[in-house]
Amino acid sequence: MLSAVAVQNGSSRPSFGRLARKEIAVEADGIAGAIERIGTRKCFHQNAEIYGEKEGADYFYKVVSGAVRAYKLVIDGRRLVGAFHLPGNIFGLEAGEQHLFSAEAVVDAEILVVNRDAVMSLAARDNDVARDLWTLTASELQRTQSHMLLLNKNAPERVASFLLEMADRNEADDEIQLAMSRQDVADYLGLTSETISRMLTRLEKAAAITLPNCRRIVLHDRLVLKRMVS
Amino acid sequence: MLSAVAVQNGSSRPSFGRLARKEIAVEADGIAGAIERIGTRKCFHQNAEIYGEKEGADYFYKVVSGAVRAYKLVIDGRRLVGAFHLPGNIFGLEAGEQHLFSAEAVVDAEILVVNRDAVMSLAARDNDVARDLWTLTASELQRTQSHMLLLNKNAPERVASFLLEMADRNEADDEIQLAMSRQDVADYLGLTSETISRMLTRLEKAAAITLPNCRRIVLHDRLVLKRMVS
DNA sequence: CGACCATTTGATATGGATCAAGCGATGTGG
DNA sequence: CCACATCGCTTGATCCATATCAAATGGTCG
Repeated sequence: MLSAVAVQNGSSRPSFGRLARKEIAVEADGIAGAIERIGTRKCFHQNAEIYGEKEGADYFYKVVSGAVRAYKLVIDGRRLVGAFHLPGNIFGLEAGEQHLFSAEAVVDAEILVVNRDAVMSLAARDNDVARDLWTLTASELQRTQSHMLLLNKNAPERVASFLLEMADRNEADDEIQLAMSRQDVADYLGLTSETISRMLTRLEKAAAITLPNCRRIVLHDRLVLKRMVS
Repeated sequence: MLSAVAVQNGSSRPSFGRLARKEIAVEADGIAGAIERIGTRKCFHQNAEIYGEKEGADYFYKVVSGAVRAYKLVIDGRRLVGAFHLPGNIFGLEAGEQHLFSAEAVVDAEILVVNRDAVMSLAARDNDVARDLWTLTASELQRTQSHMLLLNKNAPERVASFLLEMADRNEADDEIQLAMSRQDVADYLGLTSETISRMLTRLEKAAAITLPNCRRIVLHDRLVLKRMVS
């Protein structure tokens, strides 16, 4: 069951755990296999648009390298980043007929792109693909629900959650290399970049983390962080 | 395509529109049909638990009458209501192997309950069911994403959004009969019940709505509300 | 009618936004 | 290689939206 999620998790057991997604791409059947076989590799420069909201949702995507942000702008200039997609992640399933969010490369990125109709007709013939389609979407739904919970927390909790999420998704457990700017993080957490800065320095003073430089964060006391996320 | 969503929408065209879900249950194939055929009807009293978080997700559900809240408690007593499910709505798809949210009856409710495995094995044989499974989940994902956007807005915007959502989901267009308390609404919008009250009276003073009683709201000026949601 | 609980309204407190200035890294031209 | 410009990040001061605390009102059920 759930082979595509297994692919994303790099394990044979499915896991719908909160933010537990170690993104290790391996060869497999189901959607992941289909994308590898029939998808085409495309490069996007930093800040290049992958798709815009209101655009037809005609493709599925898989991050090969780099990072992607899914975001939505509101008229008055605010921006909400709904998700960051990292290597191994499949995205674009969230859409109905139109995208609700736009997607941009956070840094230069390689993306596998696959035609939606091709996958859909594959799903009509292949149960594994159909199940993966559902599984991946359900998984994305759980991620979104978790993020919704996060937006109900206070600033220290949000930042701590973010660090733990990023640490989980990174290979090196306690060393985080951020692809994104403070502003990206702020828009992901529904805070301002100033508040992100303040919370990080507060955590550094509490000896929970160190900041070798602003894109690199080392976790020292996960317990403190875990207590904060309550 | 998308027959289950069509069922929920009560129209033959699929709609992934933001919060546009008129819940009219009609006889149909796909998941909705399956639930009607093989599901069992159960009654839940006000505030009765339908399922708890951490519980195994062994069933899908469809609201026949009444209303359901999907919520999550945090240790310190805070509660986030992630969704309200109204008559015609199918829920419980959001889960992986475990529920992330709990579900309770907001008022006395009749619910159709169907075994998950039964639906899954049906989906393995019937493409329509498999597609519905995906479509409904994708639809729930979009609803959750919209709600995530809402949690990034300010109080007046959130309340206005809520009123427009409820008006859309109600039959009588401009007359809303709320099943839930102020506290339920507050926890849905990430605000306090006092703030909900204040925003409603503010809207009443602005002649955008009237409040015949506290569970009944009449919309007079949707334009004002729509401007507020920005 | 009276008790109870939900809702509204009022007064005050506070967390995070905003505005503003300083700092540090990165890159460019002299 | 260094001076300087630029841009993102950090830090500080103040403000404001919403939470919190508290009291008044209203609606429901015995």
